[in-house]
Amino acid sequence: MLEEKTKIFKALSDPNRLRILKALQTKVLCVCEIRELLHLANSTVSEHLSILKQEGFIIEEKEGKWVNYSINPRSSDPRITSILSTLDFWIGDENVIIADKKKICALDRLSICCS
Amino acid sequence: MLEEKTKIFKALSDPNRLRILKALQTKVLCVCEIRELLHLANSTVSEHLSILKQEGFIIEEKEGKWVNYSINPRSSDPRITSILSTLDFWIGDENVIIADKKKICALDRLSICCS
DNA sequence: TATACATTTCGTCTATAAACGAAATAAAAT
DNA sequence: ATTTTATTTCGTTTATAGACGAAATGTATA
Repeated sequence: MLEEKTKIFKALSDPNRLRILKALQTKVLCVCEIRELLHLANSTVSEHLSILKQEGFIIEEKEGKWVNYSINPRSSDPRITSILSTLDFWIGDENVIIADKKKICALDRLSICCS
Repeated sequence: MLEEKTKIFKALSDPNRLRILKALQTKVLCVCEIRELLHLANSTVSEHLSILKQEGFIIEEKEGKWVNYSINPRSSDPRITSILSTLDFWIGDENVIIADKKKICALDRLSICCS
């Protein structure tokens, strides 16, 4: 269905989701780390992640009370792998993305969550 | 702005607009021909075309009382040219798109509009 | 077992998007 | 000049999207 294909573009048509994708290309992150980066509510982040996961861009893996989100390394859809490998072409030059990259390295789930 | 980049994806996240793009890769079309193909109101088609034009995917050229819409052959944004040259990769295998292609050849603005 | 905490789900609100018809605009033809 | 016709703009309606907080869920730890 054509509707299905448009969902891929729809998933990419939100700035916060693009920031999440780029962030995950730098580091595996949990919900609260992404919340800290984007300054959104936990529930909002969770819903964005749910959309990205549903379209096959990312995967999740439980680690104790945390849920680790990471880029899907092995998508069956060539469209997904294509987008993921060319994300920099699309948004790599954006200031927000560059700024995010610096912040991500300093993110630490222990200092964010357990305080 | 990242918002600007997401607009490109947003423009692509509607099935009717994808159909329009593919249709224009086959043939230069006017509003009423596209209306006939998609079974939408003239005003709806016009608004879709406006979005695609604003993002640089298509251009318009007046020809008497008609407005001819066609693929932008010379976009300054490499993202746009990339999408346009890989549209088949994204949606070329869709049944609707294949069916459209056949119909487009039979479209004739004179028999559609002036009757 | 009870508590603490990360995450998800749900209900709600607000904003945006897609569709339409009617009215306005633009350009030929009579 | 008036009429016809293609297109655009505008106002309205309905549906979807993004955001939030509160409540529910799941998991580790005290």
